[in-house]
Amino acid sequence: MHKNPTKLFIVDDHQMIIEGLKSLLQNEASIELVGSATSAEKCLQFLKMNTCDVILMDINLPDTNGIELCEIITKKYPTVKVIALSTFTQGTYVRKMIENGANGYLLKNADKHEILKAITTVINDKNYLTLEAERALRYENEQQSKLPKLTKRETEVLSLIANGLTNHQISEKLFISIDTVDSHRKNLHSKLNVNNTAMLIKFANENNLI
Amino acid sequence: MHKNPTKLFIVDDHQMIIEGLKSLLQNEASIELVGSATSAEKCLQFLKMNTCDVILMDINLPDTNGIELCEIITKKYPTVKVIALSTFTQGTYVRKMIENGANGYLLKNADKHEILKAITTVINDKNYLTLEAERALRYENEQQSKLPKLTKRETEVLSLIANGLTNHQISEKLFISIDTVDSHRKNLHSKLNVNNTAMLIKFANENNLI
DNA sequence: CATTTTCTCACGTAAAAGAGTGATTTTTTG
DNA sequence: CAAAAAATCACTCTTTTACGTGAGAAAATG
Repeated sequence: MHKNPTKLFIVDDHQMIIEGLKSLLQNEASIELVGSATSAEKCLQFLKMNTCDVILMDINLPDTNGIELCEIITKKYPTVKVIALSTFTQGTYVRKMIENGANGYLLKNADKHEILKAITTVINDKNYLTLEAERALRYENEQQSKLPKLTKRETEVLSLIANGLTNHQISEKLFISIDTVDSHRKNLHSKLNVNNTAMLIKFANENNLI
Repeated sequence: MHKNPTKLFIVDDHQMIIEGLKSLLQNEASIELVGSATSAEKCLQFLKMNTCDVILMDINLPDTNGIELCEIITKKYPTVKVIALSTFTQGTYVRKMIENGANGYLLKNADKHEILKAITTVINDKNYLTLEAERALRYENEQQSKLPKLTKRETEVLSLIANGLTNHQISEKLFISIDTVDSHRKNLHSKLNVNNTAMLIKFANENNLI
């Protein structure tokens, strides 16, 4: 009983990470490292001529960012599995990568065992999220669902307020009356439970509403 | 003519980075890797019993952050050289590390050649900053010097404004009259060239004044 | 110690925001 | 298509900001 080794490709702009992964995985019979790249472009170039089963992909790349690259690859090469590789676990990142087709999410402090587990998991058409990523995702959803929902117009007005425009200026920009802007402002206040502009902006900043 | 190899220690919570560095430097006769740690505490533990010439140190550590660790080490073991290792080059980080005794600043995408150069430079009692770090530092200084200087009280008031307090509330908190608060506000407006609360907060946020 | 800066306070006017209430039109959605 | 949600506008009144000007006391600085 002998399986073909998994063809692995690495994209990371940090040479050290590539070296580290190589070193960690070089003695694994189940893994065949078919190449690596330090930019999105070089990665796409590789895929034009070659193939692989799994890509370990850094989120922060010099040219295109990982999220976009992930989208491109999973659309163009649906058989290729992508595992995101990142230093941090911000819920937004995790969510965006998953939304754009990533099948796994690893932290850069992952050990050999976890990397192998992630690879075998995605090869078997399942998703692998490292514990922290899962937590971050859950936490983000919880927070998000606690936040009151702002309408399109409210978000628009909020953003203009945060940029320092007065109700008058906003009304001119959006071609609506000052009273309408004031209404949106009042609704924002009551939805977000604040009672002046400073608190409004503070809340918006803290919750990435703008 | 035979020099003793430089004793190198690595602190980074990312196993991959440690592996990568090991792999990159293992064939260098001039470098002797005497150990590695994935946390500040383990690093300090090592130094109690052992010694080294140079530490490659990640800025983002799980327990203590790199900036503090750097301060501790350079005070306690003045002969040890510290080279900061980071993913990004924000001027503030670079400045803080240097202020706290670091002798070098490398990015994680540094290649073998640059790492060796950094090590030999700090061994010879000089500082090594990677190009991007130097640029970031210079840029930060430029920006900083362009910023108008706020007084203690102004900064204090600004912070309270940004937290949503009204002039009345601020006056009570600081035991000064509303008119005084208003004066500070006016001065802030003219110094920062804004004319309402929202713009004030926006400017303060963008320039890390609060 | 003299000068400058910072911090303090006051008064007045105009502009903007905050708050309440109510109502019509448009858009979304089940 | 009917109900719900979102967007629109109007009017009033109070509070808070914005802005100008002036000025004395305290603290920092050379």
